[in-house]
Amino acid sequence: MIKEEAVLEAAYEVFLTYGFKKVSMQEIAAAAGISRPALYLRYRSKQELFLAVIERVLSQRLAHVETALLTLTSTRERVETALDLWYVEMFDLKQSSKEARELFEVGLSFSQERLAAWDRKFEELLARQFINREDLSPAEISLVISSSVYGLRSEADSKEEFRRLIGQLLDLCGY
Amino acid sequence: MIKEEAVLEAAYEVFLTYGFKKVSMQEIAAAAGISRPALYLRYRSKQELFLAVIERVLSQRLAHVETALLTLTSTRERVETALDLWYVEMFDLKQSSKEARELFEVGLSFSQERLAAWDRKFEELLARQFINREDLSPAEISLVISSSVYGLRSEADSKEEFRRLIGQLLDLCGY
DNA sequence: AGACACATAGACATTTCGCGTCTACCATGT
DNA sequence: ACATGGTAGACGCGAAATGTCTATGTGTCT
Repeated sequence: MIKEEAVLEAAYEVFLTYGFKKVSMQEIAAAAGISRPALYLRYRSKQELFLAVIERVLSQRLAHVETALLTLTSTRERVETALDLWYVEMFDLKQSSKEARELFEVGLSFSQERLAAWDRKFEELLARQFINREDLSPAEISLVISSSVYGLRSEADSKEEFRRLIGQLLDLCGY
Repeated sequence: MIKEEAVLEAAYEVFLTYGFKKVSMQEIAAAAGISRPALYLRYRSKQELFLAVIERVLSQRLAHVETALLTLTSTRERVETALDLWYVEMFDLKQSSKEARELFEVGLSFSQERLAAWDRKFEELLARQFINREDLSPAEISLVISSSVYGLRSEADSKEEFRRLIGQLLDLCGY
């Protein structure tokens, strides 16, 4: 039996190349080395398959952030790296091509709730990087920082600019 | 009025990115900055537009070969360069991506005659690189060399291999 | 001003294409 | 022998694309 992973990986490649609309289930099935009906045995619709692909990507990315932080010592480094890997690289991908933009758009239209859940998971990870303070809990700090960064994104028009703004925010917060 | 060139250039970009089937006339019109009905004022069908794009590419490439030969002195250099620019680079493009392969395929299915005409034009150019011999005319030499190279293509599985085989053919012919 | 060329937006019929479902059949291994 | 999980292929339906048409707008030329 063909691995679940292989199907999602194949679908990911194809979606990333052509976007969502231009890709047919037949194409994905062929790329995964299975038949189209077999694809429907695993995912009930193109939409569900797409969401599974997205979630796999986000899950991998979150894991990647987690391991990347293991080697870092200072809070500033860890927070900056986490924000960079999660928000800046995401921003960069979205800016990269017309197809990528379509993917984000379609993903949001399908289930912004399921995608927002990954942002919350990231916030939990980020919260674990902060130590307790008397005025604010780590969760509260994480929420404020994340929301601010989310806002900074619309101000920046390049990856570098975005990164610089995040740095300034952390300076401002004393990290 | 929008330039003919601009439309073909825009269409070329889009076709090269996505292939033939995945691209709609609406998309090409948008890329060219005109409306879809206006596109039909210039080309009666998607097929005709596609052929116009192909022919423009081939025409430009043939011109490119011609100017490239101006700086070269020896027959060997000129012949090798001509074959390289025409056949090897074409071969390389065809090998490069799934979309490129589709373009060649679709082009041939639409009008192999019109495309073959460009090969003949190339053969004429190639013939002009040879000097008269007592046994064979330049045109005959050109035809033999071109046909042989066409055959070598199916033997080669890489650009470099193809180029090496062409070199050996020319060695064999005493050029 | 009027004629003309060339564009637009938008609607149209027709065809093609893709989704999602179904049936029948085949291989595998327990 | 039979369940499992695949294949090929056909189906209806809705969406989308092609190619065509009309009505309209706009700049240029005489």
